[in-house]
Amino acid sequence: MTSDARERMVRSAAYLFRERGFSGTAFSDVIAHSGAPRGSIYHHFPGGKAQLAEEAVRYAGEFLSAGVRAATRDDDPVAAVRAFLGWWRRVLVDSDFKAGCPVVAVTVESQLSGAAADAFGRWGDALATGLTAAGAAPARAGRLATLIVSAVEGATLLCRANRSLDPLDDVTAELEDLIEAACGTG
Amino acid sequence: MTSDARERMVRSAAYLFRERGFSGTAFSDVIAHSGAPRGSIYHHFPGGKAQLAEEAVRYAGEFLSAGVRAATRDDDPVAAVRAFLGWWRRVLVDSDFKAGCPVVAVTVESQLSGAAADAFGRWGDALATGLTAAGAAPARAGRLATLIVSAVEGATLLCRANRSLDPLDDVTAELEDLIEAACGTG
DNA sequence: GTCTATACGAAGATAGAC
DNA sequence: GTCTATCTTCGTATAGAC
Repeated sequence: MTSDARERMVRSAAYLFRERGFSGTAFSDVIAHSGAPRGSIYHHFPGGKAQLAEEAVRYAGEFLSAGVRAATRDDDPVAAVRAFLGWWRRVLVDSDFKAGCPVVAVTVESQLSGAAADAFGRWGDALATGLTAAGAAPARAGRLATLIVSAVEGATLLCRANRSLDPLDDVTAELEDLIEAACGTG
Repeated sequence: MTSDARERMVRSAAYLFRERGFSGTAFSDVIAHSGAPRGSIYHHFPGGKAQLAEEAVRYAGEFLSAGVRAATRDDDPVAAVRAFLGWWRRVLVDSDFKAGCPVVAVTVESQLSGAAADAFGRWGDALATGLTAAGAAPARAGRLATLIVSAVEGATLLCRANRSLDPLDDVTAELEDLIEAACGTG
């Protein structure tokens, strides 16, 4: 399978962007990490680095929204949110606070806003769906989902700066209370 | 005054980082934007680009926390928060959604976590002080301040990606309700 | 303190063979 | 599809004169 190498490159790009950022990740890094053949970069990605970044963002958007949907439970409004927060907690801990969100890296450094907006939107939609199913009013669920995505992305940045999980813990505590109140649960 | 050029370079770096990121901003860009003399870069910043970035982050941290303190009113718990959010709203609108937070840019791209943690900490402390003065319990005020900083930083990213103020508006609405409840106000 | 010139090292992208 | 070699651009940093 030759397009296997292609997919590995996309995944490696997403992985490396988290720690080194967009400009800080060279093609050679992606090649080294993915084990993909060097000569086929522009065969698979004629649009160059921008195309690779766009697909990495799309991959991250799809991957995490699928995770949120899988963790959604009608009877537990915070289950999906906890899964979402738990994912970021793991990224931080596993990387010793060196890695963050690849979508954020691309948003800050490049002008690929379309792909980033799509990824953020997918996460928000997945969370909002879960909150609505748990009893929140649809409009409120949308606002809460935006708050959750925003707060988690921001807290991840604070955690990296502080080399500590404290900011994410604080945010988690506040968000869970807020969500339970919005879903009419005790 | 010769150290005037130095300060202009720091401010220009902070300004340019918001839009182009850390790696995307070259010394030549800082020179062009600040009008500072080219030959004095390493005279003023012997530590090179890393030192310039560190001082730019420090400058941003000091600048915004001073703004929050100035806007703090004992009788209005959301006044300082509104000022903080309003600052970011203005950055987004004035730049046509191309600019964000310089501290975030440095956090994502470089390893200057100390300076970034200090900046985030100053903002949080300034906000927490205002919330405490307005009636929130100290421990709660700290958690809320962390949530506010996180959510605003994240929302700014979402706004840039979406080229829209909607995420920040959603976050603002949720945060103001939460703050008023925490301060025992109606 | 400020200048010019340059060394040095990436990194993205392309060309053409296999 | 994949390889190697190379072009080109750019940016940090240094050296040394004024």
